[in-house]
Amino acid sequence: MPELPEVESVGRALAAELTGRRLTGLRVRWGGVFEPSARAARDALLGRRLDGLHRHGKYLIARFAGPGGDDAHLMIHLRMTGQFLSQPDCVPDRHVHVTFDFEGRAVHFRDVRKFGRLTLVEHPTAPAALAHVGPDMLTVRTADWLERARRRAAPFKSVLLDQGVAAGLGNIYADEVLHRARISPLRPGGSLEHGELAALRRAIRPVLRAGLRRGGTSLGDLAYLLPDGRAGEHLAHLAVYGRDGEVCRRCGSEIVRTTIRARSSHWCPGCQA
DNA sequence: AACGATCCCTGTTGGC
DNA sequence: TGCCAACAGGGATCGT
Repeated sequence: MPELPEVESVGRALAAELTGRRLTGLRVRWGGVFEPSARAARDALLGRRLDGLHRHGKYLIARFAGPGGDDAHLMIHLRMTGQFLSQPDCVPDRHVHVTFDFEGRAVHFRDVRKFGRLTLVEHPTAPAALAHVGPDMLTVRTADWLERARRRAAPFKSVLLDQGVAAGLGNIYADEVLHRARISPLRPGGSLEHGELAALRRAIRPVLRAGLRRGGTSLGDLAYLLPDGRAGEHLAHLAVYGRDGEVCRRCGSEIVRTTIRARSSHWCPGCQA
């Protein structure tokens, strides 16, 4: 599922391909992906040039330049199975909901589960649309968010997944971060000591960067793919996620899978306390 | 404020 | 073998 490293990988690929190109057509097969509506998206975006694409947490925000500086923004969330595909020979199947025709290039938005959303945001409210989202996990410089996290009573795994505290981690990388920091996913935030908080802070960036370096983690039949159709190559390098029943490479114990707050958690009882 | 429950979807899987 | 219920998952929303 696309988390921060996957969203960043997709964003970089799309930016490289599309920045500076004008959107000349919008082919909509299922309008439900658009908020507030496909018509609004068409009215706001057609004829405009994509002049910026950035990521915050798991959101991509595409900026389309307007004639008089009145930019339009498209906030993209892939949720579980959203993909952008841009191979020239890509044949759209029934899960391709929208095709963006840019000058000289077409990009398809495909989403089997149909949870993904493309939200049109008018210029002045673009930052407000992200008000409920915490600081980005990869670029946040202060540890303020960690102080907030420490005040929570819920299992720390759930706190790491709470995008309002800090944004970007999903189920896979949250498990990986906890393993690297040697902290059990069941520990309440308030029980973490300073040394453990420091370990957590130190674990987040390397875990995310390792995933990013390999183009993300592609897992299963509905896996995330890069726009050129390639799979991410990080799967084989995961320490715990999906490795239940296998041996921890750090301590040799058997990795277990437990359910925490209705989410599967993979962790090592041998070295995560 | 912060928690749990529910809903959105559909391909895959497991039980009978 | 076939059918169907359960499941997975992020996050919005609602009720407590």
